[in-house]
Amino acid sequence: MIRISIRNDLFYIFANIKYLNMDMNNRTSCTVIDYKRSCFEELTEKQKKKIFDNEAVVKYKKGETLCKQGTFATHIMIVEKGLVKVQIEEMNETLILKLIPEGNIIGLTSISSINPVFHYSAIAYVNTVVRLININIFREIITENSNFAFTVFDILTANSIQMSGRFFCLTHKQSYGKLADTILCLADRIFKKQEFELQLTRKDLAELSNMSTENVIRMLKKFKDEKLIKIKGKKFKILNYSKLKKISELG
Amino acid sequence: MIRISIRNDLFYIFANIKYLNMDMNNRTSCTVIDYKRSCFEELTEKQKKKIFDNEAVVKYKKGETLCKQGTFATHIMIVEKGLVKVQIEEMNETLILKLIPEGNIIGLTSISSINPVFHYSAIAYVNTVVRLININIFREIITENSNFAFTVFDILTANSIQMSGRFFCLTHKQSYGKLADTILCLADRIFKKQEFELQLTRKDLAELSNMSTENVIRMLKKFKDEKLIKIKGKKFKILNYSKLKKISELG
DNA sequence: AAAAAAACATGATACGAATCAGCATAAGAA
DNA sequence: TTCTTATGCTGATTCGTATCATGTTTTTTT
Repeated sequence: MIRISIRNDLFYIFANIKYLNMDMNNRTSCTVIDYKRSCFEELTEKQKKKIFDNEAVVKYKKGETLCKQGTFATHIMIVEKGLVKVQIEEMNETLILKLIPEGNIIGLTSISSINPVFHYSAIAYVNTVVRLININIFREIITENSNFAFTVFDILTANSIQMSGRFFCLTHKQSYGKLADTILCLADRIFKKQEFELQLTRKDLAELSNMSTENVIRMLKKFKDEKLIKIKGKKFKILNYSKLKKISELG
Repeated sequence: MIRISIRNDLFYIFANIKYLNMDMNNRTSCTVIDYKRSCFEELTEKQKKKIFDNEAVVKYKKGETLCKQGTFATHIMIVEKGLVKVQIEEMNETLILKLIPEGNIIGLTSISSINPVFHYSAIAYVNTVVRLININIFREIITENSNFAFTVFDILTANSIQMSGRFFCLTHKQSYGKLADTILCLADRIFKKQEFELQLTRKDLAELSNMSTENVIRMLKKFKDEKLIKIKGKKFKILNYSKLKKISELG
């Protein structure tokens, strides 16, 4: 791991920064899956109807659990509205695997027939609306429609890429890099704006970046002092995107 | 994270150890995928022949690269003999995602038609024999045979579970726990023996456990002094499995 | 509106683990 | 064989960051 001391000078540029830039462009901001197409485009009208006739729409309040790790997975969940975190729970601790914004699917890793349990828990950050699709119907349609099966492969692949990217970030980057990464991810992939109202607490940010709450607070202050971001209450604004990106890339 | 000081007393038992034991049994030793069935059992004779007629068998020497992250994936690789590491390469650093022992598949995340590139590099730890299967034929058979498609789903799911387990270990455990984990994984899932000849250097072990080489050496010595393991040259022997497991579980 | 709880903030301290430096030993090449 | 390079090993030092203590502000509950 490259040790960087950005504590005193956030913008000390290393000799190899050009190389880093070249190499990193594709795997920063890695907490949200980068998959645009809907897998339902591939379905026939009949198949769409089959899903539509069997689905249920459920509302969850902030903080509620959508699914609990280890329970039987009877449904696939599609997040229609809201924001959800997916985490694994071990040893009385949690690790957030990814954030699920609107339009994304939860529970695809449970379509396996061998072991149809949820391998993670999902919890709503904000009030959230979810469509539930019966897992057996989902399986039937995969059997019927191989194009659909391939789009499901695509989603699983995208998930895997996203996860390995996040894995790399949290194991190989220091705290400044991890936090910068989290902020950029929120801006780029969740809110898709440089300015957004963040419903997450510092504790949530800490959990996301795998660091202590106190450290998040200290570093946010540093970012603020360096005029990289502006924070007012819950409102975040990114003032210097490129330098934030550079911090993320340097680690 | 629970802070544990096993430096002075490796077996200081915490009050909550029973709870931990309950919770952790399923996700230790998480560097190798836990999937027993072969996906090829589902194939018809004709499909088996189709694969057989188009496959190539290739030998790689220790240290050689089987596939390079970013290159186009034209084949799926099945490790017939040997041991391979799969890693992602970013920022001039690497992160080992998993080890591939005999009988396992490399490149399944590239069957997606959108982006048929390898998302990781694979490097042989020892001399290795690989069967190459044309990716288009693999896709054809998935289209033809939905049972086969589901077994591929199963493998992808198992991969995802393995990766999230490893992710948890490397982010939430301290060095003793990580190293104990690595050793247990090698014994349980690669060699399937308490005694084995390890072809990996201390540097390799460090890379696997995401820690410095010096630290690995220090901790191996500690494990040796505490009579948890015995090391003679390349020969490793686990003397006290349960305590090693306890260290892994405590973090 | 008052009380309680949660979130935010900051300084001091402790500790794990990386880094550095130096040397011994083993393995491979000339 | 000798030279060279990779690997193994150990102690001292530095650095990042978690933890603790304590107080303030904001939010939620009564």
